[in-house]
Amino acid sequence: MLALIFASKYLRIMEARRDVFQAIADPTRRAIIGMIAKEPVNVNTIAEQFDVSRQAVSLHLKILAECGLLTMKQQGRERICEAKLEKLNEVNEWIAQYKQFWEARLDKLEMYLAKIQKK
Amino acid sequence: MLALIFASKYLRIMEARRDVFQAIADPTRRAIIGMIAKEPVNVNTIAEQFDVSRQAVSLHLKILAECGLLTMKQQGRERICEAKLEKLNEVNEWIAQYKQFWEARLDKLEMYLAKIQKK
DNA sequence: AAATTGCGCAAGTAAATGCTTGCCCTTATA
DNA sequence: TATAAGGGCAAGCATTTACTTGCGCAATTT
Repeated sequence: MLALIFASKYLRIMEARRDVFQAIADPTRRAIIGMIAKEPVNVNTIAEQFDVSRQAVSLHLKILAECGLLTMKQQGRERICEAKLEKLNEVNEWIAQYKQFWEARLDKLEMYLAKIQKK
Repeated sequence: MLALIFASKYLRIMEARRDVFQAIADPTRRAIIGMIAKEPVNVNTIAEQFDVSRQAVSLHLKILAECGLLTMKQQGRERICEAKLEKLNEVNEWIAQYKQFWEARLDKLEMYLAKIQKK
Protein backbone atom coordinates (compact mmCIF):
# COMPACT_ATOMS: atom_id res chain seq x y z
CA MET A 1 0.00 0.00 0.00
CA LEU A 2 2.66 2.41 1.04
CA ALA A 3 4.75 1.15 -1.81
CA LEU A 4 1.95 1.93 -4.19
CA ILE A 5 1.68 5.46 -2.90
CA PHE A 6 5.38 5.97 -3.26
CA ALA A 7 5.33 4.41 -6.69
CA SER A 8 2.56 6.62 -7.95
CA LYS A 9 4.24 9.65 -6.49
CA TYR A 10 7.49 8.71 -8.14
CA LEU A 11 5.79 8.09 -11.44
CA ARG A 12 4.11 11.45 -11.30
CA ILE A 13 7.41 13.14 -10.76
CA MET A 14 8.99 11.23 -13.61
CA GLU A 15 6.11 12.01 -15.92
CA ALA A 16 6.14 15.71 -15.08
CA ARG A 17 4.41 17.19 -18.07
CA ARG A 18 6.89 19.14 -20.10
CA ASP A 19 5.15 19.30 -23.39
CA VAL A 20 4.96 22.10 -25.89
CA PHE A 21 1.33 22.88 -25.13
CA GLN A 22 2.24 23.40 -21.52
CA ALA A 23 5.29 25.43 -22.44
CA ILE A 24 3.49 27.95 -24.61
CA ALA A 25 0.62 28.32 -22.17
CA ASP A 26 2.61 30.90 -20.23
CA PRO A 27 2.64 34.42 -21.70
CA THR A 28 6.16 35.12 -20.47
CA ARG A 29 7.42 32.05 -22.25
CA ARG A 30 5.66 33.06 -25.44
CA ALA A 31 7.34 36.44 -25.16
CA ILE A 32 10.70 34.76 -24.68
CA ILE A 33 10.11 32.72 -27.81
CA GLY A 34 9.33 35.94 -29.63
CA MET A 35 12.62 37.39 -28.46
CA ILE A 36 14.87 34.57 -29.51
CA ALA A 37 13.10 33.48 -32.67
CA LYS A 38 15.15 35.63 -35.03
CA GLU A 39 18.51 35.30 -33.37
CA PRO A 40 20.17 33.62 -30.41
CA VAL A 41 20.30 35.71 -27.24
CA ASN A 42 22.07 35.20 -23.93
CA VAL A 43 20.22 34.67 -20.66
CA ASN A 44 20.75 38.06 -19.07
CA THR A 45 19.69 39.97 -22.14
CA ILE A 46 16.45 38.06 -22.09
CA ALA A 47 15.99 38.57 -18.37
CA GLU A 48 16.44 42.33 -18.68
CA GLN A 49 13.38 42.55 -20.90
CA PHE A 50 11.07 41.28 -18.20
CA ASP A 51 10.20 42.70 -14.85
CA VAL A 52 10.59 39.42 -13.03
CA SER A 53 13.86 38.23 -11.56
CA ARG A 54 16.60 36.61 -13.58
CA GLN A 55 15.89 33.40 -11.73
CA ALA A 56 12.31 33.38 -12.85
CA VAL A 57 13.34 33.87 -16.46
CA SER A 58 15.99 31.25 -16.06
CA LEU A 59 13.35 28.77 -15.00
CA HIS A 60 11.24 29.60 -18.00
CA LEU A 61 14.25 29.01 -20.20
CA LYS A 62 14.82 25.68 -18.53
CA ILE A 63 11.25 24.65 -19.23
CA LEU A 64 11.52 25.74 -22.84
CA ALA A 65 14.77 23.85 -23.18
CA GLU A 66 13.33 20.72 -21.59
CA CYS A 67 10.53 20.53 -24.08
CA GLY A 68 12.86 21.17 -26.98
CA LEU A 69 11.85 24.68 -27.95
CA LEU A 70 15.35 26.01 -27.47
CA THR A 71 18.91 24.91 -26.94
CA MET A 72 21.61 26.49 -24.85
CA LYS A 73 25.23 26.71 -25.60
CA GLN A 74 27.92 27.94 -23.30
CA GLN A 75 30.07 30.68 -24.75
CA GLY A 76 32.63 31.85 -22.25
CA ARG A 77 30.66 32.91 -19.25
CA GLU A 78 27.52 33.44 -21.25
CA ARG A 79 24.81 30.99 -22.18
CA ILE A 80 23.28 31.58 -25.54
CA CYS A 81 19.69 30.52 -26.10
CA GLU A 82 18.76 29.51 -29.60
CA ALA A 83 15.18 28.89 -30.63
CA LYS A 84 14.29 25.51 -32.10
CA LEU A 85 10.76 26.09 -33.15
CA GLU A 86 10.21 22.84 -35.01
CA LYS A 87 8.48 21.52 -31.93
CA LEU A 88 5.76 24.09 -32.47
CA ASN A 89 4.68 21.90 -35.31
CA GLU A 90 3.15 19.55 -32.81
CA VAL A 91 0.72 22.26 -31.78
CA ASN A 92 0.30 23.32 -35.36
CA GLU A 93 -0.82 19.86 -36.36
CA TRP A 94 -3.17 19.52 -33.47
CA ILE A 95 -4.83 22.76 -34.45
CA ALA A 96 -4.84 21.88 -38.13
CA GLN A 97 -7.11 18.90 -37.62
CA TYR A 98 -9.83 21.26 -36.39
CA LYS A 99 -9.41 24.01 -38.91
CA GLN A 100 -12.10 22.56 -41.12
CA PHE A 101 -14.62 22.90 -38.32
CA TRP A 102 -14.11 26.52 -37.54
CA GLU A 103 -13.48 27.51 -41.14
CA ALA A 104 -16.66 25.78 -42.23
CA ARG A 105 -18.49 27.77 -39.60
CA LEU A 106 -16.99 31.01 -40.83
CA ASP A 107 -17.86 30.14 -44.41
CA LYS A 108 -21.45 29.58 -43.42
CA LEU A 109 -21.47 32.91 -41.63
CA GLU A 110 -20.02 34.63 -44.66
CA MET A 111 -22.62 33.12 -46.95
CA TYR A 112 -25.32 34.16 -44.55
CA LEU A 113 -24.04 37.70 -44.43
CA ALA A 114 -23.78 37.84 -48.20
CA LYS A 115 -27.36 36.65 -48.48
CA ILE A 116 -28.58 39.27 -46.06
CA GLN A 117 -26.72 41.97 -47.88
CA LYS A 118 -28.31 41.12 -51.22
CA LYS A 119 -31.77 41.81 -49.97
CA MET B 1 0.91 49.50 1.51
CA LEU B 2 -1.76 47.13 2.63
CA ALA B 3 -4.09 48.72 0.14
CA LEU B 4 -1.57 48.00 -2.57
CA ILE B 5 -1.36 44.37 -1.60
CA PHE B 6 -5.13 44.05 -1.59
CA ALA B 7 -5.36 45.89 -4.86
CA SER B 8 -2.83 43.66 -6.55
CA LYS B 9 -4.49 40.61 -5.12
CA TYR B 10 -7.85 41.80 -6.34
CA LEU B 11 -6.46 42.52 -9.76
CA ARG B 12 -4.89 39.10 -9.99
CA ILE B 13 -8.17 37.47 -9.20
CA MET B 14 -9.97 39.58 -11.76
CA GLU B 15 -7.36 38.90 -14.38
CA ALA B 16 -7.44 35.15 -13.82
CA ARG B 17 -5.92 33.88 -17.02
CA ARG B 18 -8.54 32.08 -19.04
CA ASP B 19 -7.03 32.19 -22.45
CA VAL B 20 -7.03 29.64 -25.19
CA PHE B 21 -3.36 28.79 -24.74
CA GLN B 22 -4.01 27.96 -21.13
CA ALA B 23 -7.12 26.02 -22.00
CA ILE B 24 -5.49 23.68 -24.49
CA ALA B 25 -2.47 23.11 -22.28
CA ASP B 26 -4.33 20.37 -20.45
CA PRO B 27 -4.47 16.98 -22.19
CA THR B 28 -7.90 16.17 -20.80
CA ARG B 29 -9.27 19.39 -22.21
CA ARG B 30 -7.71 18.64 -25.59
CA ALA B 31 -9.37 15.26 -25.50
CA ILE B 32 -12.70 16.88 -24.67
CA ILE B 33 -12.31 19.18 -27.64
CA GLY B 34 -11.65 16.13 -29.77
CA MET B 35 -14.86 14.56 -28.53
CA ILE B 36 -17.19 17.45 -29.19
CA ALA B 37 -15.62 18.83 -32.35
CA LYS B 38 -17.82 16.86 -34.74
CA GLU B 39 -21.07 17.01 -32.84
CA PRO B 40 -22.52 18.43 -29.64
CA VAL B 41 -22.45 16.09 -26.65
CA ASN B 42 -24.00 16.30 -23.22
CA VAL B 43 -21.94 16.57 -20.05
CA ASN B 44 -22.37 13.05 -18.69
CA THR B 45 -21.51 11.42 -21.98
CA ILE B 46 -18.25 13.34 -21.97
CA ALA B 47 -17.56 12.53 -18.36
CA GLU B 48 -18.02 8.80 -18.95
CA GLN B 49 -15.11 8.78 -21.36
CA PHE B 50 -12.62 9.84 -18.72
CA ASP B 51 -11.56 8.15 -15.57
CA VAL B 52 -11.84 11.26 -13.47
CA SER B 53 -15.01 12.29 -11.72
CA ARG B 54 -17.87 14.08 -13.40
CA GLN B 55 -17.04 17.14 -11.33
CA ALA B 56 -13.53 17.25 -12.69
CA VAL B 57 -14.80 17.04 -16.25
CA SER B 58 -17.41 19.63 -15.46
CA LEU B 59 -14.70 22.02 -14.35
CA HIS B 60 -12.78 21.44 -17.56
CA LEU B 61 -15.94 22.21 -19.51
CA LYS B 62 -16.41 25.38 -17.53
CA ILE B 63 -12.89 26.50 -18.37
CA LEU B 64 -13.38 25.70 -22.05
CA ALA B 65 -16.65 27.62 -22.01
CA GLU B 66 -15.10 30.60 -20.25
CA CYS B 67 -12.48 31.00 -22.90
CA GLY B 68 -14.99 30.60 -25.67
CA LEU B 69 -14.06 27.18 -27.00
CA LEU B 70 -17.51 25.80 -26.40
CA THR B 71 -21.03 26.84 -25.55
CA MET B 72 -23.58 25.05 -23.43
CA LYS B 73 -27.27 24.89 -23.96
CA GLN B 74 -29.80 23.42 -21.65
CA GLN B 75 -32.02 20.80 -23.20
CA GLY B 76 -34.45 19.36 -20.73
CA ARG B 77 -32.31 18.04 -17.93
CA GLU B 78 -29.26 17.75 -20.13
CA ARG B 79 -26.62 20.33 -20.95
CA ILE B 80 -25.30 20.05 -24.45
CA CYS B 81 -21.74 21.18 -25.13
CA GLU B 82 -21.05 22.48 -28.59
CA ALA B 83 -17.54 23.23 -29.80
CA LYS B 84 -16.76 26.73 -31.02
CA LEU B 85 -13.31 26.25 -32.36
CA GLU B 86 -12.86 29.65 -33.97
CA LYS B 87 -10.94 30.69 -30.90
CA LEU B 88 -8.26 28.20 -31.83
CA ASN B 89 -7.36 30.63 -34.55
CA GLU B 90 -5.66 32.76 -31.96
CA VAL B 91 -3.18 29.98 -31.34
CA ASN B 92 -3.01 29.22 -35.01
CA GLU B 93 -1.93 32.76 -35.78
CA TRP B 94 0.61 32.86 -33.02
CA ILE B 95 2.18 29.73 -34.38
CA ALA B 96 1.95 30.91 -37.96
CA GLN B 97 4.28 33.85 -37.36
CA TYR B 98 7.06 31.39 -36.50
CA LYS B 99 6.45 28.87 -39.22
CA GLN B 100 9.00 30.52 -41.46
CA PHE B 101 11.69 29.95 -38.87
CA TRP B 102 11.24 26.27 -38.38
CA GLU B 103 10.37 25.62 -41.99
CA ALA B 104 13.48 27.47 -43.10
CA ARG B 105 15.47 25.24 -40.80
CA LEU B 106 13.86 22.13 -42.21
CA ASP B 107 14.48 23.33 -45.74
CA LYS B 108 18.14 23.80 -44.95
CA LEU B 109 18.25 20.32 -43.48
CA GLU B 110 16.56 18.90 -46.54
CA MET B 111 19.02 20.62 -48.83
CA TYR B 112 21.86 19.36 -46.74
CA LEU B 113 20.56 15.82 -46.85
CA ALA B 114 20.03 16.05 -50.59
CA LYS B 115 23.58 17.27 -50.99
CA ILE B 116 24.95 14.43 -48.92
CA GLN B 117 22.94 11.90 -50.84
CA LYS B 118 24.29 13.06 -54.17
CA LYS B 119 27.87 12.29 -53.26
C1' DA C 1 45.12 40.33 -7.96
C1' DA C 2 40.62 42.39 -7.14
C1' DA C 3 36.26 43.57 -8.68
C1' DT C 4 32.64 42.69 -11.78
C1' DT C 5 29.62 40.07 -14.79
C1' DG C 6 26.95 35.97 -16.12
C1' DC C 7 24.26 32.61 -14.33
C1' DG C 8 23.20 28.21 -11.86
C1' DC C 9 21.49 26.08 -7.45
C1' DA C 10 18.71 25.93 -3.31
C1' DA C 11 15.04 26.96 -0.07
C1' DG C 12 10.87 29.18 0.76
C1' DT C 13 6.16 31.10 -0.39
C1' DA C 14 1.67 32.39 -2.36
C1' DA C 15 -1.43 31.23 -5.66
C1' DA C 16 -3.32 28.27 -9.17
C1' DT C 17 -4.61 23.63 -10.81
C1' DG C 18 -6.69 19.30 -10.84
C1' DC C 19 -9.11 16.35 -8.38
C1' DT C 20 -12.37 14.31 -4.87
C1' DT C 21 -16.52 13.71 -2.03
C1' DG C 22 -20.99 15.12 -0.43
C1' DC C 23 -25.18 17.58 -1.07
C1' DC C 24 -29.04 19.30 -3.56
C1' DC C 25 -32.11 20.59 -7.24
C1' DT C 26 -34.50 19.73 -11.48
C1' DT C 27 -36.34 16.90 -15.22
C1' DA C 28 -37.67 12.48 -16.82
C1' DT C 29 -39.20 7.67 -16.27
C1' DA C 30 -41.45 3.51 -13.91
C1' DT D 1 -45.96 9.70 -7.20
C1' DA D 2 -41.61 7.50 -6.08
C1' DT D 3 -37.27 6.77 -8.15
C1' DA D 4 -33.66 7.56 -11.21
C1' DA D 5 -30.77 10.39 -14.19
C1' DG D 6 -28.39 14.84 -15.35
C1' DG D 7 -25.59 18.00 -13.45
C1' DG D 8 -24.44 22.30 -10.64
C1' DC D 9 -22.25 24.13 -6.15
C1' DA D 10 -19.00 24.09 -2.40
C1' DA D 11 -15.46 22.58 0.72
C1' DG D 12 -11.14 20.37 1.12
C1' DC D 13 -6.64 18.53 -0.36
C1' DA D 14 -2.21 17.52 -2.79
C1' DT D 15 0.68 19.04 -6.38
C1' DT D 16 2.44 22.28 -9.44
C1' DT D 17 3.60 26.84 -10.89
C1' DA D 18 5.63 31.23 -10.80
C1' DC D 19 8.19 33.87 -8.25
C1' DT D 20 11.62 35.66 -4.70
C1' DT D 21 15.94 36.09 -2.08
C1' DG D 22 20.51 34.56 -0.95
C1' DC D 23 24.64 32.18 -2.11
C1' DG D 24 28.44 30.64 -4.83
C1' DC D 25 31.35 29.84 -8.70
C1' DA D 26 33.63 30.55 -13.07
C1' DA D 27 34.90 33.74 -16.79
C1' DT D 28 36.15 38.69 -17.61
C1' DT D 29 37.72 43.32 -16.82
C1' DT D 30 40.26 46.77 -14.51
